[in-house]
Amino acid sequence: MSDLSQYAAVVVDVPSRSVNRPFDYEIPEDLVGVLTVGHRVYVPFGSRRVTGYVIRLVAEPQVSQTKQILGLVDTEPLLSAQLVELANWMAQRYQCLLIEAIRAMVPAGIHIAAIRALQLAVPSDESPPPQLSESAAELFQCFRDNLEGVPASELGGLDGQVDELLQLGLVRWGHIWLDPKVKPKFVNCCRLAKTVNDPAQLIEELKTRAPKQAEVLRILVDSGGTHSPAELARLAGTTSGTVTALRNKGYVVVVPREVTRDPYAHRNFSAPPAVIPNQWQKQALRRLYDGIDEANGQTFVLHGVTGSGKTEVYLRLIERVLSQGKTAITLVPEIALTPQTVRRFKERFGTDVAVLHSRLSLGERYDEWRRIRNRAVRVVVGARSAVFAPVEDLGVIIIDEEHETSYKQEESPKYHARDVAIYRASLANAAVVLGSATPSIESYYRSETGEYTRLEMSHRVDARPLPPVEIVDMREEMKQGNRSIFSQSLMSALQDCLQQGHQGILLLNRRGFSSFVLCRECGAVLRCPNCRVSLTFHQMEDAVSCHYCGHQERIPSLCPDCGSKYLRQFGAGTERVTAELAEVLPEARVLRMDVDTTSTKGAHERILGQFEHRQADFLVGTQMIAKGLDFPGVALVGVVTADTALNLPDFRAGERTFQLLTQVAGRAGRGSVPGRVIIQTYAPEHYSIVAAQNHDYHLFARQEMEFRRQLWYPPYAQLGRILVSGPEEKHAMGRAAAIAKQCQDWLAQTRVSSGEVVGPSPAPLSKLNNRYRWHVLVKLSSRSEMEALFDTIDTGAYDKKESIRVSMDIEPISLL
DNA sequence: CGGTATTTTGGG
DNA sequence: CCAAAATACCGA
Repeated sequence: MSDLSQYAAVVVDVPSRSVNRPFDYEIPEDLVGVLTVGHRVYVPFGSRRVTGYVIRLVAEPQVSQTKQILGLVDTEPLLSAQLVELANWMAQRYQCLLIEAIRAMVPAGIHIAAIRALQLAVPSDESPPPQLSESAAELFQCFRDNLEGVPASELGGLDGQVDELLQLGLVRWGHIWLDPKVKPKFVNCCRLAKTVNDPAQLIEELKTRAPKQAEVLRILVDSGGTHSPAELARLAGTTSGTVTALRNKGYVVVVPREVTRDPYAHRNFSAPPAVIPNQWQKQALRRLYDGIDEANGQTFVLHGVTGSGKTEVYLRLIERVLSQGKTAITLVPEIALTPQTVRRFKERFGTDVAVLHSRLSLGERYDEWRRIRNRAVRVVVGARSAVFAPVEDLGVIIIDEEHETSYKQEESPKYHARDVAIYRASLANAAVVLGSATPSIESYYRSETGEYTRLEMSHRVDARPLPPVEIVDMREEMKQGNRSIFSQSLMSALQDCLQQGHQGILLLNRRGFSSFVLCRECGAVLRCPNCRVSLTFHQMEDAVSCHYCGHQERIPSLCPDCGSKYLRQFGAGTERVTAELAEVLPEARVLRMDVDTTSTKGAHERILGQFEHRQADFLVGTQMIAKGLDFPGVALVGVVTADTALNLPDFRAGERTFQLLTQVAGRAGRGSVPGRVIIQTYAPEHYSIVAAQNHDYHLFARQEMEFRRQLWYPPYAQLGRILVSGPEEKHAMGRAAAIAKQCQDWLAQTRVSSGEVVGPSPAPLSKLNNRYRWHVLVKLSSRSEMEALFDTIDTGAYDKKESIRVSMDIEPISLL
């Protein structure tokens, strides 16, 4: 079965274009048949030694002279063959270095420091030789179970046992390469030796000559062996010397046990009430079950209106997958990785779930990753990068809120988790489910062409109606002399809501108090010195700050340009909405949730908890309150202004607006109280707003697709973006112009069916962090053409003096 | 990336 | 003319 190739193709862990190819190394004799694809190895490279990843075993090397692999970094491969293949695909598709793709797959922080550790020196299925003492045999067992090896620093007090194993050649000293923060945590645990047949009798015997030892034994037997020697001694009111004496007599053995840092350890998840799926859910499930059973790598678009019970469908689908002995990955947007979501999975699958999100510490994340890889869990829930979770026998990948932009990584590798999921699933013949109330136009388009299978759930559970949506034309409010941020309609709705004891949600996609500060004398606006954006006033800090670079300053009393004292604030953010709400409804209890109020650990959970337990009447927030929250008491949803997203200079502005409005509207009327939605806007006739008012996704999708087709935007065109930035505007512009020219030339030379180069032009965010930004957009009719074109563009910063950075993005999600 | 070999540059 | 500085090249 095992591959006896003598050579391995290795990608070195050096992020540079010039070494972005495999190098062949000879496999040392003792590792032939052991070393496999995905192993991390330590190799000589030039004059240095570096780590690398085995991506292939080869019989014949490409070059005549090969060096030898120095050793394994980990005893088990970090990546499966399928993940290595996925990395190859990503490198091609996203034009990134193979090592960048690999780094995206392994847990963060894993490749930092070397730690002296013991490694298994014999095959892991070998049974311990009989001459081993019981405690050494048990330690040996530990090494077989914890294949990373145990860090040397964790082996205090086990010297004798370790020596025994070393002498018999069962283990050897090696190095593991772990950041101290991610290294596994071990605790030495005492337990009764197996040679003790009758502990009660032994305790009796010891009582006369060694009462302390008897006491230690009694506690040990009662507690079942989860204490360290020191703890045990403390519980028995003695010192660790007593425990040592018992070990020497052979009554007690001490073995290291790994402690998993479980971020949800303190939480108690009770069994959920049984939910019976309604006919719509059943209908969707039937099709999905077929997809799972056929195991042919199908992709489904599950279009279910808000409140239609998509999560219940996911859970049942996962149950089906588990019953077939397979595993499941569920991706949720980071913003929606709330305790609410996690709780539903934990309730259903208990300890069979691993949760991966960005708020985990490096150690916690690493532990979860290892639990997955060691097959201790079969269900993974996580944000974007969980698509790389090291599960085997994948049955399904579910992507909740499929349209969310957070599935796209903005740094290299600029992958889209949805596309990665679809390819990974195709390798494993697993199904993919793209769930959303507002599928992305790209996915909808593919469900129209038949590439994906679309399933509709157009009814809410328990036949609750979708809430009526009222559009308020703010131009009319203005004409009638209402200068407040609340229209008359919203105002009275807020009063009613409070009076009837219901809860309300107010959305405004902008944080801070006012959005800009303007001098009424000369018209100057306070701007960030590092970025070309206006500064936002924050009342809480009594300062203006930049939302892009974090720059903060006190608000000047006089205009910095003309010295006049007529500085005035314009526009409203969540802070101001909260303040005005408190002013007009002084008895209302108002919570605010945005980046500013959720920066501290657990704040997110706390605010949602307070709202859930009816400790507040209104929740004011940015888009983070629009997604996935399920509060039955919410009767009113108000959108203070729908135009913020609509007016962004991006071809997806209409789509974003429709999605946001539909999602937030879906927060109303989820319980027994009927809901109501009020949207304030200056563009009431825009199709995104009209479609949102009618809860008509299909109407929106038709119009949006027509718009995309006419202007030749995705999904009809392949879009590519090259962003050039630098501290000198003329250099950034010059380089962008050169790249645009190069693209034009390529189009002229290559016989592509159609193509278009737009730019160079300043990016909408034309200066960020003291760097000027110019970009070039390219439209082509196929993906492979885009890859070919991008392959010819050198992103290298050979203009070191000018420190120009060039970054390419295939299928960019944001053009700002 | 980090080293070494090769070419460019500019001061006297 | 020479040496420092910038650049090109290589890694199995």
